[in-house]
Amino acid sequence: MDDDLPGELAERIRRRGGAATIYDIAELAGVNPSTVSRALSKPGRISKKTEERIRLAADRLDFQFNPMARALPTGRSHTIGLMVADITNPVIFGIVRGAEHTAAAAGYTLVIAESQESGEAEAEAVSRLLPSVDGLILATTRLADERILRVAERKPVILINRQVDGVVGVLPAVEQGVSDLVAHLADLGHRSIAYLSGPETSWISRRRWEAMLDAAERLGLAVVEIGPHTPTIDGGREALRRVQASRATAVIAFNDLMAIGLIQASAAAGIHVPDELSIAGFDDIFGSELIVPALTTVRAQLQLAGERAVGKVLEALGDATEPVSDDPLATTLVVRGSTGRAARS
Amino acid sequence: MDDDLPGELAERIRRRGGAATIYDIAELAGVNPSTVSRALSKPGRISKKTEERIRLAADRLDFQFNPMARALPTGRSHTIGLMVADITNPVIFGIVRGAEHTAAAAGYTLVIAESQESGEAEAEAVSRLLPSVDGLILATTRLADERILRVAERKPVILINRQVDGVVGVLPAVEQGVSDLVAHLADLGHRSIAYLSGPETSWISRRRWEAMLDAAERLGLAVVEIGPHTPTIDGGREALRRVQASRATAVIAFNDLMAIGLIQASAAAGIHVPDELSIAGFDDIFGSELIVPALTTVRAQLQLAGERAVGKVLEALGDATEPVSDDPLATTLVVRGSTGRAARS
DNA sequence: AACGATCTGGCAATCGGTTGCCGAATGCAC
DNA sequence: GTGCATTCGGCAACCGATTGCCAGATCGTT
Repeated sequence: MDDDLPGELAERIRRRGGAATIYDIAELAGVNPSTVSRALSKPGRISKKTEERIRLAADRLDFQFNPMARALPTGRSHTIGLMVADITNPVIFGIVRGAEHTAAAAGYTLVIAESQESGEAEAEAVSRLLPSVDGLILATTRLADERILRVAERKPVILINRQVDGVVGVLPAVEQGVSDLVAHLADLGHRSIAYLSGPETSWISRRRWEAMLDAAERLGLAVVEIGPHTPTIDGGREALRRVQASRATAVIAFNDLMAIGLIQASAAAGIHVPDELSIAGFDDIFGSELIVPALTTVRAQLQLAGERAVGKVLEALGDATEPVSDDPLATTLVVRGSTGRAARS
Repeated sequence: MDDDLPGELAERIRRRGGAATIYDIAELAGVNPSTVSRALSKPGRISKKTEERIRLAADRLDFQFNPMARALPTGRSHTIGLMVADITNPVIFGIVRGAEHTAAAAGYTLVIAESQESGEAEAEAVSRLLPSVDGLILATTRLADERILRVAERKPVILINRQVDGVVGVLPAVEQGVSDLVAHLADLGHRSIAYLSGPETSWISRRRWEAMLDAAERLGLAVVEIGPHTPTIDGGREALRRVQASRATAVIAFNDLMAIGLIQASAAAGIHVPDELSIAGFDDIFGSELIVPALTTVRAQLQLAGERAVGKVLEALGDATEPVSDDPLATTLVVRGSTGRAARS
């Protein structure tokens, strides 16, 4: 900050903790505060000359808008909320990063909250968050449709990996990835496949299962659903007994964490993957290529999903620079070591 | 929300988007808005009876404070900022989770921003964030001391994994973990150890190196520092050549990500870990026990660090419930498969 | 030169809370 | 019943921006 300012002004700003206001600028530039406001946030509304003078004064004072003061009359906090089920789930990474960057680029702040996989905690977090955000992104939410709709009445809501009529969703092309994966397993000679489903309330888990049913029917395979499970490594570990009981030669887990858990449990039980059991997952998280055998998985474009979700919020707020695509996000089958030829059974 | 309200009131609230204000409550309860404000945020200031009546009215209207309106006169946004270098680094998980929960428990909202390991981006993010938060946590910041001090003049700043005189820091007991690790390697017969340092601006990297020097001196070992590197898997991969050139039989990497990269590069180069080269890291991130061989590492209490950091901010804001400990956070050596007996060289 | 259109900048109300100050009501002791 | 301290609740200013409205200045046109 410039140091030789009119003494009284400098003093006043210092007392206020170093933050200058448009009133300070107005005084320094010899104009009315409203003119400062216009010069700084309505480019062109004010004459070039005055605007320049105000800009200069603002710079001299290191001016930054007070976001709260700004939010009060406009009702816009320039903040977007992102609810996730579990921050420590690597799936979230990409979403968060994508969302954070597009938000920052548009001058918005991203607030992240965690529901810990609990519908109640999520509902509470949502209502805590709602008053202070302009829009809300629910990633893999556990909320009931009806609740989501109620929230969507008050503020723009965007869903990731969940479809609810009347609410905008950012969705992956589930069928494509699943049918690639099932075809891959069929090629390897598997005739009986188990699906380890995720939480009951997970829309995307059910969706994957339905896509699997379709694919299996087309290819004449037997499939069974085992579950529900918590979508964690432990959830996958605990599924081993029921997987064995099913006699399936290949398992598709709801996500990579569960697949990793199942691989670990299999190793512990002396079951060789993939010779005795093929295992695949979804998401291609960090860690999937580290584990041995490396995990065959269906990769989703998480970062892009985060970017789009924010883009959709901005669109709903009328603050978007360019239209955001509605196409489902392509998914890719990543074949690694955890799937192999079916054991003769 | 209660449905049979005085028509005019209901209408007004609906027009405003369903959010009730203290003025609505005041009208419904037949008191002055200031009384509502006191009843709801200064328990005891108002008579039991009136307070109860106001509470009831507030419930009927589903009242929630408008955080922006509240923040304006008080200057408190009830928001805490958390700057991290890289969201996709699993180290961050624990910190974020710990921070988010204690923040939420205290009625604060956590805002996360990413600097992408760049000092400039970080400086910009900090100044963007600063006006809207009550306090700031800088986790593994890349900012210069002097800049940190300038920020700390305006708002409470807490550092994680960094020490700057005059600024509160949450620090691990570096020496303990490092000396355990070095002793472990010495026990295995290693006489020459390399340290893969992290970014130049990383205080904690230098700190680990210094602790290593101490430990090595005590035990009469040879140590060399190789670096700096970007603290990522790729950073670790790229270090292999220089590691080999150093003829060290064991490597301590600045963090697990780099250690994992080095293990991968070694495998690709046909170097057997741990028989030909022992590798260890820091942090015990997700993935460290998945890789083969599983990584020997020094575990830090990240979640606790996040909790403490928020606790310290609350303390500085005079909003703490109980004092937060200042002890360094204990670190634990986790021995896994990536370290073994030194190869005869 | 007169006139209407467009620009520019000021005035003042407003967003939804908080809080210092004050007077009225209440409580208590005597 | 009086005196005094305390409790309770209202009034109004204030936080820092935004914005509708308006008047004066400036411009181009005929």
